[in-house]
Amino acid sequence: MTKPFDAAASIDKLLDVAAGLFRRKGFAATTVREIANAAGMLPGSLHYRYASKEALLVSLMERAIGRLTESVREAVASTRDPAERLRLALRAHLRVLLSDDDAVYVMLYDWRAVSNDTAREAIVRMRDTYEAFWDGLIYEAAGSGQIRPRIDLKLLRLFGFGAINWVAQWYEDHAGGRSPEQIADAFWAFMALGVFAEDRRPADEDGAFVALGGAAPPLEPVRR
Amino acid sequence: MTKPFDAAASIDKLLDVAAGLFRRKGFAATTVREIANAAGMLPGSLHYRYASKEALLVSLMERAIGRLTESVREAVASTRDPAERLRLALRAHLRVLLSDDDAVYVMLYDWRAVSNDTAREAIVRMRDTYEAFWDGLIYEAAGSGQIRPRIDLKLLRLFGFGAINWVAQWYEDHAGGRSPEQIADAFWAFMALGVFAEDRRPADEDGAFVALGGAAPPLEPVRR
DNA sequence: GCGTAGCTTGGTCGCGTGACCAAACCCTTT
DNA sequence: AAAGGGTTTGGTCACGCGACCAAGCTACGC
Repeated sequence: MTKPFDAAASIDKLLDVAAGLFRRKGFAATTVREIANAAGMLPGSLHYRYASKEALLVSLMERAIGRLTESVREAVASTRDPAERLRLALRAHLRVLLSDDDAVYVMLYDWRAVSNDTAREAIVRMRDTYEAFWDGLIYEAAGSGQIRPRIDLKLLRLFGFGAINWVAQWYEDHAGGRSPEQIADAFWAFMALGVFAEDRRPADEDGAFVALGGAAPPLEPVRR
Repeated sequence: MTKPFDAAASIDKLLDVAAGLFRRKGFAATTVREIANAAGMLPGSLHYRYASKEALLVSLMERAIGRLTESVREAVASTRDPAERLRLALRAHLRVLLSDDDAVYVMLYDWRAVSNDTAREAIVRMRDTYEAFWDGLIYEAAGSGQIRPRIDLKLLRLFGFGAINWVAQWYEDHAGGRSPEQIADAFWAFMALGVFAEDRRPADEDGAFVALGGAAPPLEPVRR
């Protein structure tokens, strides 16, 4: 029996290089030979660890969600202020997304590649749990009165995820030296205060909000 | 010589079904046989129109950018108010993204698949032009004083694109009967006014904006 | 220092792929 | 009615893919 440390490290290396290749070329366009080669092993050795290329992908995605969840939970634990918890969660999510580990990127964008139904459902369930955690954070902020009434909280999460997850598309080219934290904070400020100039806002802001197209839906309770 | 109308229609059909397949399965995982079959022709006939699968993809993406550009330009022409132009542009972009035509989706998300450098650069150039047009719209709104001073306009565009382009990921499952226009307007309202409750905002909002992480960069001039 | 579980080696196998083409087949123009 | 270009047909071809495995090789526990 080889040292367990080595085995774990070797699996980690494998997932790391696979994530990098999947991100750069896409899952379908990456061959197992490439992955094995980049990880410094022969294809047969890869096969020994993962029965199929797709099994490796699933493993990769599970790791991605695990790291996201862990990182966000940890970030959020340091305060009880709902708005601050949201801001810290945003930072943590973006930090993991933009880290050296490409697994989160792959999970977000190479999504359709998982053809096995069981595996797919397992990942969807993990994603749902993660998103429900976010809904909980948002719902708490709304419940404590920090969010404008009649805001559609589900839309808020979806827009937030979109803006933040999209950062991975442009960060390398357009970050301009900004850290993930700075970008998260900037988005936070945009979303929290809005970008309209003060003297151009409609006077009655709630009415104006609806007039501008703001959603006024029934507040669905959020499971946590 | 066959009627030109038929030829054009046949190309359109081809691009349509290819876009659908690329969106559902990804470019690399879709075979030319599948595309040809779905378009009601034999692989050889497809080859007659496009020398390679990638040439078809490039054609698809060019059409996507063309439709986006056309739609947004048209939408914006109806008013001179910069803020309103932005809102209408947002609507138009989202409308095309969520339309039956999957080409825009493919362009946004199956991006890495174009390996040919020349073709890739051509598409990048078209994308840049489109984004520069958006920067122009945003810059005008800022210039007319409708946007809070010291907002990083480039970040604003990037966040906006992220939130809106991400809608394609969830629209089918979570739209809840909302039209693309309603969703665009909701995002517009979020971004314009912010989601913080009035009585929870910091008093001096510009100072608070920076304190909350809002960017305060030099305003780069935007080419149009 | 032996046994054996854990892992690697160096290959094979059959399949589906993208690309390609010569011949047949229209349909329009003359 | 003949010509001829645009288009389709039905097939071929070489290649690289994912999967797989029997045999060999450690190195650790005993």
